[in-house]
Amino acid sequence: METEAYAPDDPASHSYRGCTRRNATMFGPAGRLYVYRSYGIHWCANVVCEADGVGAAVLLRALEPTAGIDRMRERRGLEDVRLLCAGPGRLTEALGISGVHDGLPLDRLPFELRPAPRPVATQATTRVGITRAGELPWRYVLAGSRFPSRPRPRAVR
DNA sequence: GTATTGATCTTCT
DNA sequence: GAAGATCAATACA
Repeated sequence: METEAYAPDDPASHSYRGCTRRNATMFGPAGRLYVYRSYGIHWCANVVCEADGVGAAVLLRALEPTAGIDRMRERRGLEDVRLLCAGPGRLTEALGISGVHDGLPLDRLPFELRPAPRPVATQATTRVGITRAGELPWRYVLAGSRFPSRPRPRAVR
C-alpha cells in the first residue's frame, strides 16, 4: 500500500492554517477517518494521527486489493485490479468511502483496524500531487509493492 | 509512449 | 474569484 504524511506545520497540509470546518476531524482524536472532497469530484481518506487538537493525518494514497475485489470492481466499473485503488480518489470509490464516513472511528464497524500480521518494510519517497513542500520524503510505500498510485514512483534512498 | 485539459465543489483570499 | 493532497479522456509524437 501507499501513504503520505501531513504534519500541522506542513504548508501542504489542510491543518496548516489551523482548524476549519473541513479539517476539524484532523484535530480530533487519533484513529479516526478524515474524509474531504478533492477538486469537487473525488473523496480522499486520511487516518488521523496524534492526540486531540494537534492536526496531523496520513493520507491513504493507494493499496493492494485483497478482500472484496468483486465489489470494488462493481463500484469502479473497472476490470484491472491494479487500478482499483491506485490513487486517493480511486481508493475511496473502490472502498465506498464518502463524506458520510468523515470522523468515524476506524476500530468500529463499518471499519476494522488490525495490526500487521508481520513486520513490514517501507520505502520513503517524495510526495506527489501537491504544489507545496512536495519534495519532502513523507510518502511511504510498502517495499516491493506492485500497487502504487503512480506508475513508477521513484525511491528516495 | 507523454502532454494537456475538462469536470465540479469546498474553502480561503 | 482562485486554488486545490485528482482522475479520465483526448490530443499529439
